[in-house]
Amino acid sequence: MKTQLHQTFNHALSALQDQGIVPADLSPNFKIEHSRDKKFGDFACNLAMTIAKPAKRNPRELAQLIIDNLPADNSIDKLEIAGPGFINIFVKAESQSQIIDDIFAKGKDFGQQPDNGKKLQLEFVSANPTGPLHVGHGRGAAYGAALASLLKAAGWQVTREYYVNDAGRQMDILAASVWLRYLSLCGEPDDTFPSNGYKGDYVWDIAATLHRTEGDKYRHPIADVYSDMPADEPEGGDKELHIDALVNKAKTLLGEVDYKAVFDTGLDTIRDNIRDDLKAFGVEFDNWFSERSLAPQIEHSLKALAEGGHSYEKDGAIWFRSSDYGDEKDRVLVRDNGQGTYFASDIAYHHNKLERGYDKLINIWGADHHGYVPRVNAALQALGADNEKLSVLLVQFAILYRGTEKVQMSTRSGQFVTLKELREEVGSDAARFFYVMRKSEQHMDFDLELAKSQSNDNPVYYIQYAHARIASVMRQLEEKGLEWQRDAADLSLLNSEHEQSLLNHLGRYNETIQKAAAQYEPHQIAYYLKDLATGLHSYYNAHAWLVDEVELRNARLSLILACQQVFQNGLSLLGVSAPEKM
RNA sequence: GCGCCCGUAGCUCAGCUGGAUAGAGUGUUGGCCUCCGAAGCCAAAGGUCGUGAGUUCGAAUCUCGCCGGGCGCGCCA
Repeated sequence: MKTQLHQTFNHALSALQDQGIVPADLSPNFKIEHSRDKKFGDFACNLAMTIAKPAKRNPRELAQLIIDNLPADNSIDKLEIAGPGFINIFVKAESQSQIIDDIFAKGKDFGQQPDNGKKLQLEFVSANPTGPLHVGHGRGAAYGAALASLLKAAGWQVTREYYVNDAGRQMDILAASVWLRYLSLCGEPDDTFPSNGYKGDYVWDIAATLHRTEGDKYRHPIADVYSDMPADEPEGGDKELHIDALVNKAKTLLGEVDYKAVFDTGLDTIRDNIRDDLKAFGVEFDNWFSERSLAPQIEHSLKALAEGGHSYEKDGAIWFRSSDYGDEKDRVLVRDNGQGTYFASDIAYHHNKLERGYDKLINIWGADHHGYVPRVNAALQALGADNEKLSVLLVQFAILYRGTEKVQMSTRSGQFVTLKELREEVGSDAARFFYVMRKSEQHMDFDLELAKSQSNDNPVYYIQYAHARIASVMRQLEEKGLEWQRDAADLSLLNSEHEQSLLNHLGRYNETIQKAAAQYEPHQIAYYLKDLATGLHSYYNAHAWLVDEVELRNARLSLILACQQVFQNGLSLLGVSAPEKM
């Protein structure tokens, strides 16, 4: 409808150019917009205002000339000039109601845009497997999953990927933490635990599993573990040195094979837990990519950088010239002790993504990583990608409150609200919707008391209720021994304000998908659905649907069934269910 | 100090590639169930869009300064 009107107005523009009223070389970027208020018609065109200056005429005068030169368009009912020079377009009721059959024809695929032939990879969550997901990860999960669905609907071929940080120091610290708990379960004295170790209960759980299945196989006297150990922080030492020494001691005492067994027990348990947790949250991935599997790729990527002249040696370390590509300074790839940095792994990972042939890469990261974005972009450019290839979308933290009290969160201290807890207390639907209602880069206050105790106030129920209400009316219809027939409907009877406004809203669904996808903003879908629900509820209260007149009843039912389909399609993008009853 | 994000109604937030009288939810106040689900509807009240300049026909929206809040500035991950 919008594009059709745009063409019509373009014709008028060329006519004015032929008459020499408007400069011929002008190609103004004018818009046809949905009017914000019904009294401004269905659409508004700002063409007259955009050409006012080059044509040296006043916009209202030009608007009249445009209208005079508009070719016949039988979907247009009436045109008005308003305000500074808007042309308000009133569309005929019949052409508005076409959308209903459009929705019926496409069903679940209504809203699906044509395949754009491009492959996109979306990496999100990617939390370290050192503990269960907490509510902070939930936002990235909900946002990422919704964005993936949205981009798919916009015509992309989407791959969802989770990058598993299963290498590196934090994992070693987890392994050491598990082992120490395990030693306690074996009966070793446990009056001490490293201040920088992982203290959550889940570590005990993993240790218990290990002890149950393997008995005392990995037991060593605790005195041996703590001999020759640099002091921990509470004793006036350095907690980092202390924990690293403990990790090394674990490796020495256990030996390579046993250490790996303990390590893998921790990793596998937590990774599986994360996967199940996300699945229960309605978030699934196409690919789980292991950092450890990157080893050969790292060499390959470092070589590629070296051959391109993008790295150099200094102070015994190997550096990447990220400053050539807009980063503040160069970054270390390989430490003077010969170990690669996390950054080197990340370069290899992104290099690997490039080599997999995606047209577009999107990463969703916590906002605390924003300082890291320039160097990753620099690496991709050094490896030959253009700087539009990767978009890093930053998700701000949800600041947790219990009432007015801020909740401090730390994985290591084990003090956090898990995603699982949230899911079980407020429900997946409410949690998914709550997260995705906010723009991702907006700081968000997440009051647990509110989310838990007043979950009925969550707008998700408002939308679900609209959907269920339609289902309920259809049940009523059946109980009356009647059935809905599209052929018996006279859609031209849908001429009340409520009906016109609903039809108009349905007509915006496709462009809402396109706009939300282009801006990576699934919250636009949430707002769209909320508005549609408002329209539906108002309509319900203003008009009875199950009326006696056959043509009118079937027309109204056609309209609400079309709405129901859009509720289903939209909610499914957000990962929220559309219940028949509540 | 430098960089990024944010500041809109009592509270939580939309609106931001410039457009008409700045919106919603919640909270407050008052109405609506002999009628398809009241988890709903209708109405009222509530705003110097942090602040000061600039750009122009027009600024919540763009530019700069300032104020306030969050985050980041490692051979950590």
